[in-house]
Amino acid sequence: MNPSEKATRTTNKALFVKKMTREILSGKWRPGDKLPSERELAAEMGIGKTVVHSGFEQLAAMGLVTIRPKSGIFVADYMKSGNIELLNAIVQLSGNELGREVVKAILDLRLAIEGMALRALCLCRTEEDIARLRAMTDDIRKCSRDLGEVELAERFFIWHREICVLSGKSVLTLFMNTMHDVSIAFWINYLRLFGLPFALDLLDEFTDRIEFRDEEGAYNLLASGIADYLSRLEK
Amino acid sequence: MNPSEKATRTTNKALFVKKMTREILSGKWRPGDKLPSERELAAEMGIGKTVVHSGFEQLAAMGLVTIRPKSGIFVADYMKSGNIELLNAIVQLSGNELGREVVKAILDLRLAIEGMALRALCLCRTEEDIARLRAMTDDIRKCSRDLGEVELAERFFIWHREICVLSGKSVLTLFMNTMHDVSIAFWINYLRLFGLPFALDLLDEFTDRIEFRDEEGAYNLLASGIADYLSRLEK
DNA sequence: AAGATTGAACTGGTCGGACCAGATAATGCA
DNA sequence: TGCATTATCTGGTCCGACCAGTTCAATCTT
Repeated sequence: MNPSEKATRTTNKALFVKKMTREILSGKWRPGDKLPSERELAAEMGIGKTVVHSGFEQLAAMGLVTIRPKSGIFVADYMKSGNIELLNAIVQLSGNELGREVVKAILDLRLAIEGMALRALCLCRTEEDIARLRAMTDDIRKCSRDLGEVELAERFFIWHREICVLSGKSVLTLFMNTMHDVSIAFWINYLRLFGLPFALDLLDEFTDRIEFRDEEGAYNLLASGIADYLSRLEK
Repeated sequence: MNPSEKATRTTNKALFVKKMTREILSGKWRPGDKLPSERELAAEMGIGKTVVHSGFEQLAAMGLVTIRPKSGIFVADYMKSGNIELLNAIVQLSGNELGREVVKAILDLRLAIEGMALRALCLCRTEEDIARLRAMTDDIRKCSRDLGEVELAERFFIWHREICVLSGKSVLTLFMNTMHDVSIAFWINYLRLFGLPFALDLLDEFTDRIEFRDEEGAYNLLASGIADYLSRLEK
């Protein structure tokens, strides 16, 4: 077996969560509906009640269901109670494809978050910070041939997350991580649309403006990059 | 027993998660460290291995630890891998008290998110939307005497979340929910500082500006409200 | 002696059965 | 008919066992 292949066999819990997520989002169960008991579902799928219980905890964490102890598990009004974990689940289910409205809202948020970090980093950046960013860019450039689409997207995510890390605004880093899955979907599409060389040059451009402490320039680069992506999507 | 007391006995899992979170954040275990096995910890605390396993899943979900199946559980570099769930945990551990820098970052994000929803709602609001907001405000006003500090904070959170819901930008609602715990901590402090009457009047003011489709006015009201809170914190 | 192989020990993941206690619905008594 | 009791169902917890990768040291081969 190719060593790059992950040996992580998908667990029963992951399968259950995916199945329930799909069924709820597809409308098989509607908000307010009472779901079958953990025992029933476990028997039905031929898995342990422990796994089902654990799976429902995860579904409740993302706001898809509401657990009423000793009473039952109900489909939540997830458009009201859901959180970003739910969005990540939706992205994965829909195969990294999203509606334009959703993409726009997500990118607006990213602009708000990363823009804040970018401005802060321009003010506090050290020589080591610049060297680190350049090293990361070069690293992507070098091994770009060996990386798959998803792994490449992951590298770009990490690069931009590093902006938050280096800025010292740890809360922003937490937010970037929260949007991890969504971001990966974005970068995959971005790289398809604009190509790797263009994206890499953009990283250099970012680094330059940070090095020159060009606060407005760096922010505008991010804003225009996002705007370009959105206008490209419309075509 | 007083009926207002919740009968939800804290579970062993919650205790374990809290204990481990505290130990990791306090530095007893450092990023990269391998933690004792699930069996060891279960025996040590006198609880089931299932509970420990479930607890670690929760800790992994918030990015505090990394689970390497069949190998071990390691403390993650949580300042890099942690997400908002971690921030919620930190808020709860520190008893709804946070550093000013963290508060500022969170409020900047809230301004970005809710501001976006506010502008959108000003454009698309219906008569029913306005009536709903006023009804919610009146409801808080009416039963404010019967509500505890936390329940009151929850009402204010829901009111502001309704801005996102009515705006039709469902992604923004998901983000608001993601910040639920943090927001509750904010509202508790806000109500202590400014008092309930002032906060309620502000809700009316918001509704007015939305009704008159005063986009800039509504946004500025939010921005200045946040700025006032921050300057009040400095004293 | 150095490298490759094997195997035992340990790891997280799963399972099913068991019990608890609260919630709920069905039942029986008045 | 109305209320109190009971039986049943629910999620929450726990145990002990087993599975299947991982790890690393003892072993064997060259």
